[in-house]
Amino acid sequence: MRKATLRDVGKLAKVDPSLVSRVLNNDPNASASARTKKRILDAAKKLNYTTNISARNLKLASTKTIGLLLSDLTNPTNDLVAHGVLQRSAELGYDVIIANHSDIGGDKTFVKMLSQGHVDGILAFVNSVNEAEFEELSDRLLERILPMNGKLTGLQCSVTVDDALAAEMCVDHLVGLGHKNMVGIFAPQLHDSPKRRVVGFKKACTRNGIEPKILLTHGYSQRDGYLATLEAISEYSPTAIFPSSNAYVLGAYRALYERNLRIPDDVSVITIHNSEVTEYLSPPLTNVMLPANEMGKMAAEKLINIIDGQKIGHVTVGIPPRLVLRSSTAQVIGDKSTLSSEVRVLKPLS
Amino acid sequence: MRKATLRDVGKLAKVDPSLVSRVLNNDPNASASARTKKRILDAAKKLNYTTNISARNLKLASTKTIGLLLSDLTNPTNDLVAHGVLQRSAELGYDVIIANHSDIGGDKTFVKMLSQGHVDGILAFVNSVNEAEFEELSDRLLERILPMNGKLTGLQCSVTVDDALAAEMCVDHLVGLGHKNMVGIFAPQLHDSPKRRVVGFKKACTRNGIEPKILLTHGYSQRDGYLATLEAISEYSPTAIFPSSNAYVLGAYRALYERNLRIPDDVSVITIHNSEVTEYLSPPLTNVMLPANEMGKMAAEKLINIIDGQKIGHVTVGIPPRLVLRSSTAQVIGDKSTLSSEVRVLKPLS
DNA sequence: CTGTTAGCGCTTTCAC
DNA sequence: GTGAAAGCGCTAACAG
Repeated sequence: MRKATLRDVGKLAKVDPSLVSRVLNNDPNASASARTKKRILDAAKKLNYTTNISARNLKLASTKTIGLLLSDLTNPTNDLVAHGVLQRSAELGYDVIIANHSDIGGDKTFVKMLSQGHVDGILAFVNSVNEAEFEELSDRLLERILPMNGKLTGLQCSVTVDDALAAEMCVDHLVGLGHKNMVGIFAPQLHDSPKRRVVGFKKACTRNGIEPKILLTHGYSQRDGYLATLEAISEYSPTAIFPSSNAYVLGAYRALYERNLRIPDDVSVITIHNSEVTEYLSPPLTNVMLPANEMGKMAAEKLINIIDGQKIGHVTVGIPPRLVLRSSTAQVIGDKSTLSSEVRVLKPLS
Repeated sequence: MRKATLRDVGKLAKVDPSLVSRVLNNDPNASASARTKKRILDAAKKLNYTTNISARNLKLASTKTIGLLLSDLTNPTNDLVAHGVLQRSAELGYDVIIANHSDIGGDKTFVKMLSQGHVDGILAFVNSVNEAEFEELSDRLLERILPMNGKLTGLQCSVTVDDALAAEMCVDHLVGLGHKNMVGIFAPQLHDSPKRRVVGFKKACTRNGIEPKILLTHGYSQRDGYLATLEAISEYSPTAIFPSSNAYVLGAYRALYERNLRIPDDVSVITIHNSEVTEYLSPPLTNVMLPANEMGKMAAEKLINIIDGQKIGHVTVGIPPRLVLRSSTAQVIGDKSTLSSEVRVLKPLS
């Protein structure tokens, strides 16, 4: 059976389709009498009516959906942000379409979607963006892209979190434990966010009178974290390493394990962003939590503001970074052998 | 500046909009002369024309996009499947919209999208489905839902991998290493897939003359794996555990670590599905690989077949499960103390 | 090879 | 409180 239309409902309820539309959309202007209203609602239910979204979108010239462009679906931090976006968007009556940039390759699917009117706007993680793709976009459309976690050249807005401060806090924590020989592992300096982490790292090192040892990876995967950690070990024999993203951490743990280095007895590890992974790693990972979820919420809200015609500048999420102390960092001890046979004292998870 | 329409392009190229449409869509029926064709193409480029997707969808009564319903974005196995779906769909000219079921809660967003004509069909991971949501769907629409990794009551089609055999292979591997005291950790028996894993586990245990020890979790998270492993240890003191999903594994490692049990020296661990996580865990995790990526590809293809009017039955992906040997399983040894101080011999990753 | 026409299903302005 | 009419931008059948 064909999908019911407004006309079908109108026919059954013996009213004009336009009235059905108004009633079903709770149009405040022209309200129907209680009786006809009921007739219409009944008819709609009976015919199992649902609006044809393409027709509505065409008419309204808007889709009430936004696109969320992520670099990697499995990344736990992305997931946190995505949840925030999904939640706030839903509250504001918007649907969200998620795309994984690595999948869509050179296809520019999202840019296409925006220019075709598939979505009203795009929320883009800066590290998942290839700025060249935006070139062909008109100014009107460019305005409808909101970068998350960094600025994008040519765009006047962004929603960011304080990466630099988080990196500083990581260093400070390590220094507080007596570490002087630490190496930071950072993503390629292609975007704003990894750059800011390096800036914070350097700043804190300098402030503490430590030489900043920095390793730049070639990518964003666990494997990159693994390789960098291996290099950090052989190059510097550090007492602490700072893989600056959740993705790198699993690789770092693996490299340390492979080299028979215990965490935190031999090497302390700390990272940025708190997630379920950091909680369930062995040992659980100390980190500086950034308000990822809130960034998602705020970004969704701001983008919808933009769609509604408002101007948004560069905003930073207000909630400050917070140290989440777990078991991957420890005091530097001269005589490590005393620790080797120590029994693990680990508070069970609640 | 307003988005250019076919009329605008037609006006500039001095032809009828309908001809523009035909040319831009490479309509095989009516082709234009080389000269007008060029005029049209030039005009389109000059005006930066892109089709209005809502108008096209309305006209064609189809959207060339499918919905992918996942339980959890961060789950590495889901990610494998998603990649397969994305890839094959793209090849066949379809876009994919991803939704995370836990986010959309009781909202039935996807069911809504299907009935509103937002998507032409849905690929649904069975464990992310609440069958009650489908009730209000007409038969015509129900046909356009293809369950992945299990059957759904009322639906005549599915794309599956051989979970039961994979579970059997896990047991067989363990038995081959001398294990007799193993416990399997399985998801709630609400859907086809976890049920089949239990079936395979039991079957292999029985075949090998072992009593099947089974723990059923209440959920699908790392935390559930953690709690179940803790229980497995205190209840059975097993020499091997089989957390039956990637998600459980991190929790299992954590529980073992917390109890000071070494992998694989004290307890062997094996799971189903191969992913980057299994590779980078410490120690790297032995598993039975299932063709998750292929399942995604096949599912996408089959769903598109369905959309095109074909009938699909219940199909299983042909590629057989395969044991991926890493370092989390070992021979059961009577005197464990000989192993304790052994140096780790671990081949570095290539 | 190209133009005319009609209509997909919806919303909204304007009448009554 | 309700109906009539127009049109969003596109495609496809038909005409010439």
